Amino acid sequence: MTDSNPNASLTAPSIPGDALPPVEQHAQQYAMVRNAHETELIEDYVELIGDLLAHRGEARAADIANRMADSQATVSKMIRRLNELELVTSKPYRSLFLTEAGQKMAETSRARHDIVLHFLRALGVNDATARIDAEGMEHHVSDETLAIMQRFTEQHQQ
Amino acid sequence: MTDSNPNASLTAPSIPGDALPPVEQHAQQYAMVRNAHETELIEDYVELIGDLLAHRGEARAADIANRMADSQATVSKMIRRLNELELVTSKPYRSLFLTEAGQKMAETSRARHDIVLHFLRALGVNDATARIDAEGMEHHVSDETLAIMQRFTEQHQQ
DNA sequence: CAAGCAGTTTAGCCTTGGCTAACAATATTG
DNA sequence: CAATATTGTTAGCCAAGGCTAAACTGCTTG
Repeated sequence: MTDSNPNASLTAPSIPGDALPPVEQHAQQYAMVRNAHETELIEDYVELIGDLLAHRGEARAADIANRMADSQATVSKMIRRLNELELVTSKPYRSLFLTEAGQKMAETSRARHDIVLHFLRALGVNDATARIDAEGMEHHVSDETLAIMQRFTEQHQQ
Repeated sequence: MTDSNPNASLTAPSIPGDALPPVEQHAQQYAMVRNAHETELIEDYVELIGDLLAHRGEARAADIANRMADSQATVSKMIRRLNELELVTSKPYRSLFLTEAGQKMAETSRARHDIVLHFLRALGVNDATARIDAEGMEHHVSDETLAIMQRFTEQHQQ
């Protein structure tokens, strides 16, 4: 029904992690990843818009296009989506702004991103690499792991 | 041209990571993530097929569908793609097998996955969470970070 | 104040990765 | 060995996330 050989686990080695996890758990892992992917892009946009607003005072589509290395058309389309999701407000040909919900998301994303980045640096990863890895990892780190990373970073100073 | 305010970095705080990175670097970060996304699914499939072969002796489409929580149609389509990419060989209604290239990819993926998983456990993350996080993170961890994670895990017993 | 350029949007196309429903092949079992 | 259950494939749909090309806006400046 589910697996071809339901008894295979009887011969599995004792070290956990080397055997296949139970089907339900395994399926859940993949589901979580797929789920993260759906929100990833949105979060990256919102986070970047927040950063641009904080550091530059405004967030223009062209800046986003440059920083994301996306075409302006792609950015424009995404902004429409963010609008529909009520994460940003935008008037045509004007800077973007974050809604209440957008600001919240930006802060959360930024905080998570920073924890991961600082953690990687504390581990000894060099800055450029840490930035790239953090960008990819941030959406896949659970709150539990995040808390542990933060504690680790604090204990390993700067 | 690129950014609205080229002088903003002059007022940036001294802690690296709190300012916006230079546009080129920033763009590269996102490019790396997008790139990883393209191969992620493929790698997950190949890795799972390798695991099924190793632990069960065969890899049937139905097993994959169960473990991935994908429909059989989706799995069937993916298998066609893996075939085109010459990562697996398949005869209809028979178990899948990995090609040379497929085996290589499966091993690399599996090794990476294990390093991340063991690292998270060594950090103190509980098993179920570590598995979920590892599944999402594995595709975004550079070789440099991977090496550091491995060293860390070794130094922390087990 | 007209021209031109930078910025933005729209239209229309493509691929990927999902799905359901219908059909086909193989396995199991009464 | 026929009937049924399981497994796999195909067809056809959809949304997301890319792109280029073309049209439009608005700012700057000669």
